[in-house]
Amino acid sequence: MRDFELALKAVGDPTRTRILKLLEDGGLCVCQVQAVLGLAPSTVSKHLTILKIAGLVEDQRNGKWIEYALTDESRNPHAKAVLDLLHEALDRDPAVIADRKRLREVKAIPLTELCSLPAAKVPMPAKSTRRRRTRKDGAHA
Amino acid sequence: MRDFELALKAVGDPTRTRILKLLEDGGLCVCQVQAVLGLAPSTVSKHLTILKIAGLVEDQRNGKWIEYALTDESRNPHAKAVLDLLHEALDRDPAVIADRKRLREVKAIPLTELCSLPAAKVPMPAKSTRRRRTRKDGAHA
DNA sequence: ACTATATTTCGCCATATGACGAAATAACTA
DNA sequence: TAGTTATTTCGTCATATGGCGAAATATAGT
Repeated sequence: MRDFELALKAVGDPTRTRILKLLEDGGLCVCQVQAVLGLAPSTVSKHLTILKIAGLVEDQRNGKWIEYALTDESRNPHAKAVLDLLHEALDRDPAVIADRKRLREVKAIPLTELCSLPAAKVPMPAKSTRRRRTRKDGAHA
Repeated sequence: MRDFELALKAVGDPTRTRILKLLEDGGLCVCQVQAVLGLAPSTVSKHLTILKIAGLVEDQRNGKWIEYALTDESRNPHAKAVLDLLHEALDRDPAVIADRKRLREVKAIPLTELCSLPAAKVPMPAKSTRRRRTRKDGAHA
């Protein structure tokens, strides 16, 4: 039951659905996914970890980058069925189509320069340089 | 995307998974589901509502009771695939097996007396008769 | 019309989830 | 060895979720 729950909760989130649909086209590293989705790296990493725990994706270090890909043989017996279901779905979904378009753009950028970009071609609203809260500041006095 | 998300979030919860597996054997009224799961009626009702909104079940009034059943033709285009996936899964799951056993017991009890029972054959730990918080007590002075 | 009862709605609580930024970690590169 | 950079972990926040009991609603049967 737990494995089933993990797999279904994993696909039940729209961001993770988008990630999985991106990966249908082949493995991607974290910064590529991040560039397409426009989310913080830590957020993307967490989603990928959840997908990995659910047995839907595998990771593999590839030099400086870590590539995530859909699992072929998963430890989770429900993974294949879930991925198959997803594979049949959402191909007409506007968000999925837009993500795929953006993925093509992102793939055109060499990995060596992709992550340096503010948010992969789409410039962000110029971050403040003021001091921000650090980990030690808060919580216990 | 929303319909997909709704359907997958709906099955992603173990309680709702259990309910759907119960319904594979035919429609049930709320108090029957409640008797099997041992949850508060309001909790069961909410889960059934979520399943209904997701397009996975339909309800139909049947005299004094409301019968819930798996949808045949759902407004949600993803419902069939999700129900099919579930239908292939979890038949060996201990919780599902236990629920089915309990369902047989529950079905043996006529509806007219089922809901009167403390918790359908399994007596509860004798509830206190002391006054409890009412809606008007709390919140705004 | 009144009563009984099956179900839903409401308000609350505890916990889970998804997002972020800062800091830590890990692996190349100079 | 030190520096750079891709990724993860940590701490925090706001919101979502799942549970309950009390009250409201709706139908059935007097």
